[in-house]
Amino acid sequence: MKELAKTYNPKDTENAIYQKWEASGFFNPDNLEKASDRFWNAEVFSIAMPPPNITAVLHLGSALFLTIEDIMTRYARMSGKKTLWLPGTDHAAIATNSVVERQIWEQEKKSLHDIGREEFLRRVEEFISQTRGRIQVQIRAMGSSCDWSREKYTFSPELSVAVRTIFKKFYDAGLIYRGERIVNWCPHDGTTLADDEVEYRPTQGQLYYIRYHLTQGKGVLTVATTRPETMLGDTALAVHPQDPRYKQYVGQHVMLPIVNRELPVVADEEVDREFGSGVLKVTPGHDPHDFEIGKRHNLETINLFTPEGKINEQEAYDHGFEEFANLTAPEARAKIVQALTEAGFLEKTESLTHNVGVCYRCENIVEPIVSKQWFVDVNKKIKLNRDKFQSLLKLPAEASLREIGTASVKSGAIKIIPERFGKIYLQWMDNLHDWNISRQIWFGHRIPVWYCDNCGETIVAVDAPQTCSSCGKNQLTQDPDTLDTWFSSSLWTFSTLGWPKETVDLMTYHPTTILETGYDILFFWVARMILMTGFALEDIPFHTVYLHGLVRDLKGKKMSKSKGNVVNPLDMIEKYGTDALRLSLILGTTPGNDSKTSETKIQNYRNFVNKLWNISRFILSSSSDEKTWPGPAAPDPQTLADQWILSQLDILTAKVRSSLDAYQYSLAGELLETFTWTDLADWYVEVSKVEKGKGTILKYLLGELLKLWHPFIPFVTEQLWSQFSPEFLMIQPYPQAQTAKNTKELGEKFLKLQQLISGLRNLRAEYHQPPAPIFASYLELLPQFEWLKEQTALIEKLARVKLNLEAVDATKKMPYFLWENQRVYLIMPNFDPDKELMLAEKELKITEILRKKFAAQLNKKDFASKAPAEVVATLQRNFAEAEERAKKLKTKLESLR
RNA sequence: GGUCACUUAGCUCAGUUGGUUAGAGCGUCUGCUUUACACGCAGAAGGUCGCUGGUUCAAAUCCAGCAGUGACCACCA
Repeated sequence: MKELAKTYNPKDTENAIYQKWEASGFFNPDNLEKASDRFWNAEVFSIAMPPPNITAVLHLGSALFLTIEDIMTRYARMSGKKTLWLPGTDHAAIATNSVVERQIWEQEKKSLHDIGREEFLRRVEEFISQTRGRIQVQIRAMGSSCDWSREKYTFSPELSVAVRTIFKKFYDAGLIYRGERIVNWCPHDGTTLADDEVEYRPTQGQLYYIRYHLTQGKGVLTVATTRPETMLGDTALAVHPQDPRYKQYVGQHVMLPIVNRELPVVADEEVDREFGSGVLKVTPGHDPHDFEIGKRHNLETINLFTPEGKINEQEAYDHGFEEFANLTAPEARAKIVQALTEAGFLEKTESLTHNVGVCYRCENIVEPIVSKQWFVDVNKKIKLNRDKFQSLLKLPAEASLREIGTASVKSGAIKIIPERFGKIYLQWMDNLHDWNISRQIWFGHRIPVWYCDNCGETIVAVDAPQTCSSCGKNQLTQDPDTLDTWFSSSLWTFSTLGWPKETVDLMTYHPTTILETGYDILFFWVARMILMTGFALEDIPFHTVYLHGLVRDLKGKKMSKSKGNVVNPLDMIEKYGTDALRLSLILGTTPGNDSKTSETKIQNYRNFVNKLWNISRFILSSSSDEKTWPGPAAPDPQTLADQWILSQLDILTAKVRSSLDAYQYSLAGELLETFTWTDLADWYVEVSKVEKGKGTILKYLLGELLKLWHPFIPFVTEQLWSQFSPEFLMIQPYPQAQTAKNTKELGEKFLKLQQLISGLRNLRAEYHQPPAPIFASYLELLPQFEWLKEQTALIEKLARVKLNLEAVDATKKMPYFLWENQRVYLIMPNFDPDKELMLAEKELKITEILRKKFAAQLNKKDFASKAPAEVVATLQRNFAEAEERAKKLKTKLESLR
């Protein structure tokens, strides 16, 4: 066996270990059966990895999800489940599109139109071929035990078939339609966005009050607006039907200032009487509400802006505002405001903070425009064919996508962790509108719809048709739009398993066991997966959703390059090792809550990993016997310490398992950390230096501990395990707690021993004695502490005393402390009565507070009768002890004064 | 406006059905080349659990109100 280095150096081992794991084939569940028969007919565990963007670089958020999912996966695998963690990447249509577009602009000063669609897509492929693989390397660096043989990519030919297939299925069921709607338009990215892809930012703006004069008579209606330029597209004014101020004007007409176009005044419930003047200018082409009002009152829609965000020239000529043609919105606004002011139409302005919608990707202001787009209808009822699904979700024979989405969670079929996100999910489902799925960017899944140039027929097909199904001509043009990225990623749990083919994988691993992802994409992704799977398979995509929080910096800020607060996980791996990084992301965090991290935290866990390394180094080098693992059965304990540590391990095993089963990874890690550092290293390893012949027990403890730790810190544990076993740690059975053990009494005895040793150490430290000298100590042996006799050697060595289990002549003044209400003397030079006095007073103060507290509680009315007997008994005992202790401390004080 | 969180030691956070003296790590202070580890060892200090009420024999924990912080959703003419 090689000597282990004094400090653990992750760089020397991590890559090699990962390669061994990968070569072993055990990431692939098909191979597990060959490794051990305990995987035969085993329960299945599957996770679909949330696919990172193909262009992505690993950040702490991805490091976090990779760690959590790897813990889940490794724990399941070691527990004997047939475990699949399926990795992959997302083509990230908009993100990739804009990265490449920007690159081309920066390098060649060419726009998309300069280079054309085909050439652009070629460039995207070229770009991806360069970046592809980078993210895979980084996923490996995190130690992720995912099955690379099943790796998928949302834009691969197979997954594209799944996308087109489901599009057609939706279309045939009448759930996908094309319609003219008001949609969110990002002039920067040149595409529409789904409602939840628009973010709202509070913005300081002006509220302009504009006068509209009646065409008949003398009245004036004043309208308040933040977007005066949109008045060019006004086709009516609206008031609330019950508003007494304006009732009389309904049905009359006003003159649109500057443009001089006649507009009707209509009554509509939608108008908020409280806002501004209570009169609303209706611009159906530029506001979702106005669009609806326009439909209700048959108003004309003026398409005010071009896709580039400029005033539409054609509409300007058609509707009499050609002087504004081709101006951008801000230019138009300035010109309008000036014209209004000069002509006396502007009554006043007020400043106002309002929310402005911006694109979630590029943060540019989103313009609502009217456009012909593809939508998924979320409210149309479809017939459900699978009884099992219907009864699982407690749904009637017909249900809409929205109802499926709601029922999936409400019925308990899908469990969301933490629970509070279930409510948020349901609220979102309640507000769900039809989903705009068409995008005007070039990179992405092309909408599988063709139009016949001859007869205008619309053909929806999985594979490109050669001829028109209606007229038979072969002049067909495909719809130019592409699909929303989330459309393809919402198929992820089943498209990755071979759907639409009925594969063995699909039957084996779907529905997946758990979906682990960030709460920030609950709507974008999780909700849509539920809708898509509900329709396509009439099934749920997963049984459980585990949501993690965002990783922030120490000040709680989101990490971003511009803020300069980014912690790069690859740098951290380089400096401290993957295991340390993993621990820093898991410990001290809870599901669904944001966590803060810092380099110091990672450094601390590097220290811990090194501690584990050194414990192992001690264990493996201190025993001269064979460096083999003694096997899974616990060795027989010889001493109190043996009994104690073995029972502690047992308790630990049970708690770690139950924590992992409850997704409490932080708790499990903390339990392991305390056991490793405090119980094992600080106590038992020290004990083993006194009580010899513990080689077998130590190795057993180490072996079990490495197994328990493995899902958290796979590299260092595998490396250490390889020191005494030729097998892989990653497929060892996860430890089971032995049940029938009388652990409580053992625990208490050893705890008393620890208190005695700590008491001695404490007294010594209070007297500022160097740790080296050995002092005599006296403790009268009472019958109930007979067992102390056997522990003398331990006490003497660990507290550095010569222990005399006999009474001492107490007439001489010497330092003592109370242990189990017994005096324990420590004979040190320089007895200091003042110091003793101070120590005793301090302790008495604490004891008195306790004593009074216990007494008060005991004397409370109804306590004895209402509290459980056990609680009462414990309290009585504690009170008696505190009283006794206080009495003894008082005696001590008197003797010192 | 609606919903949901959070507020515990100087800092970062645990605290799982209410029950002995509220925990951990870092940081701070004291002392240590104790032969696995200074990425270490021993010891110590530090908290009226945001505030005010209520329920209960018993509240950090349950309820109500208030204050502060944050998130999400809707609206924002």
